[in-house]
Amino acid sequence: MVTIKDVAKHAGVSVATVSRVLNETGYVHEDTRRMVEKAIQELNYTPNEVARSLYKRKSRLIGLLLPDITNPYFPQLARGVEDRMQESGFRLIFGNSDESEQKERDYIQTFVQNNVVGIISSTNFPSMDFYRRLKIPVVFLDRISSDRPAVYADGREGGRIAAQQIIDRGSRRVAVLQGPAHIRPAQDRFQGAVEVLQDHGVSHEVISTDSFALHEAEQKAKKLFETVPDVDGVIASNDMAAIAVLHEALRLGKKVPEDVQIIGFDDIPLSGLLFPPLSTIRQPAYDMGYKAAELMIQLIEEQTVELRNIQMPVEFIERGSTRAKPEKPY
Amino acid sequence: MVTIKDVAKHAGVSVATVSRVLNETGYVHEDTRRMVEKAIQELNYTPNEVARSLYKRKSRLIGLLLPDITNPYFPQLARGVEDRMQESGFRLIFGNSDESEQKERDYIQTFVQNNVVGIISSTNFPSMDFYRRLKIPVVFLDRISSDRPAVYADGREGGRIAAQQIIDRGSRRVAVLQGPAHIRPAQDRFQGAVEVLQDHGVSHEVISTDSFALHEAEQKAKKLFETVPDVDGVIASNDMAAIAVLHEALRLGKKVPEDVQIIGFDDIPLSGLLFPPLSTIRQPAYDMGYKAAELMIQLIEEQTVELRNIQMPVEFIERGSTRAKPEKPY
DNA sequence: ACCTTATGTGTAACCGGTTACCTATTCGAG
DNA sequence: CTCGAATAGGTAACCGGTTACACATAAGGT
Repeated sequence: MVTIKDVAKHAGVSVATVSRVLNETGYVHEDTRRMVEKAIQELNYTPNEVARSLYKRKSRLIGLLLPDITNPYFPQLARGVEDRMQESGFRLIFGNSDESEQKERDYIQTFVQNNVVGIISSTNFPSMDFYRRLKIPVVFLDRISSDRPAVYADGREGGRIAAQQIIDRGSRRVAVLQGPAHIRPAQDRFQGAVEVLQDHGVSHEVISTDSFALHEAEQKAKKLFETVPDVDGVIASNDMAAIAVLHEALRLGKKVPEDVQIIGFDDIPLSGLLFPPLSTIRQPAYDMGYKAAELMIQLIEEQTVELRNIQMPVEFIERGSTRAKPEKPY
Repeated sequence: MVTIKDVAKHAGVSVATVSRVLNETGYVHEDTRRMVEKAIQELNYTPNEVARSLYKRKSRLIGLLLPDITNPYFPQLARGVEDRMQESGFRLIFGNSDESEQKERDYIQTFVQNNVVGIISSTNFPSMDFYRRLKIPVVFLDRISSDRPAVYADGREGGRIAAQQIIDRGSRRVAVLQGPAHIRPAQDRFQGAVEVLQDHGVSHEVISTDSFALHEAEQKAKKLFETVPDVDGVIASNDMAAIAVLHEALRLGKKVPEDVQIIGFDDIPLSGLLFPPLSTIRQPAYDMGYKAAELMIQLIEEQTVELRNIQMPVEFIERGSTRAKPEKPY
């Protein structure tokens, strides 16, 4: 391995001078600088980040913790985070928490042991001690917390829109899938939807889930049509659940959207490719990740951050799993 | 930050002794060990991985490079890798290469600068200098190389099976989507399919792609039905492409599988939830990631590795986008 | 000409661990 | 009782960078 000493020797200067050239700090004579740069070139030297990190007590690494990258919503968040971090030369240590407190704890610990400069997390436990104790910046992503800055979508508004749309488009016997109780945005969506349904006096059934896992969604979809066979509108807790419901509806020979309308949440990339394509409440996942990374970078560079809680707008994406909106409301 | 010195002082021993306790090396008296452990507990000390990594010239980090985590096939690979690494206490530095040589180069460089002990990569450039030069273990995932160990699925066999199935189930005017030319497994699939089609004298059209990106797939799907309006069987280069084709077929009012059969490749988690659910050639993505991680760990621990190239089996998953196999072949 | 300030560079301490080396004590074998 | 091996634990060098500090010289002001 080529070290700064090798470069120094090769260029006939001290390590301090090489370091000054590398970091563009202090005074270095133009000629010296050139010699050092030549030596760096010739030896193909790249500084060891570990040594640097040890002295500075700061790396160029960011910890990213997501529940499960296998769930198609999260890769987009991850990608947004990565792209922004990449722009500023930060790298990610990545982990799946599986919503397990122990796994999160372990990951956070190794993040810290590796001198990460910040942690971006979609945790279900934002108030846990291991977050509270952290002395580095933390940004919660797709989660809400009063303790720390966060980036999330307006779940309640999303729920409201979904309910309003499904009512406007004629559903009168609505089922609402309620996402995991411990995930705040999932509850916001649910509440938003129920609010509007109640306001309009539309009857609604609630099917609860305690996980966003796919097999769980398939199971709940079956249960839904058993419990409420005459359901004519479904507000799902996310697109995966919506897809499961759509699939089950078609399997049962129901017509979508004629017999039953379905609205998802998230707008994962494949939603538009289903048949019928899924109407859904879009969360700007990529942008959320990107924004979270941006916020993190500000925090790291200790610029005073104006906005510490960023709520992103949601929008209704009209596709084929909902009916056309009548000119005159029902 | 609590350091080993603090622990040593608190326990009334030297740092060497603390280190011995931590690493279970050398002789430490039972009583002393207990005192040190108590001190560690009380101070809530965790060793700094950076310092450790500097001295040992090895971290507990693995670099993972994938083309694009947003493509639903890759999260499964990633998850497999992560789960296995997690079991052995390794962490991942993760990057998306976007199939860009420059990005790969940059990532590999920072991986090395951070003393990663190994790199797992789904690269399109396995023979590039920056891989050749590496003195740490490299495992190629979902890629083939004669330079380095690799884990991949049997693409040629997959292609053969797909063609055989689509012929057996009655397609006579088949279109084959050819994946990106520079991705070896994509070409293997293609060749396998073409081989069998030719053997059976079945006419086939080829539509080429140079990327696995979704919008590209949508475009090619449109092109396919323009070029070959009477196509009655499509062998897609992956499930994303298959989904795009399926979507376009349905949009054009064709019946699947009655008018046109479609076979995908990969078996991404959502394929089974489409309508009709997608028949596809399954690659065991999660297992491939897991195996690659396993291979990497063996390489790191310098166990002599018997198998350096692991080819995983593929299988036909019969679902709704292909017709029933007739008792008597056509 | 003299003092101050700016420029340029080297020496060595430091970051937080690991480990080679040294010393001291205990123990069992002969 | 003696001696080598096993046990126990401390001191300091080392990993590869960064930077405080010291020192030397050049440039500018009065």
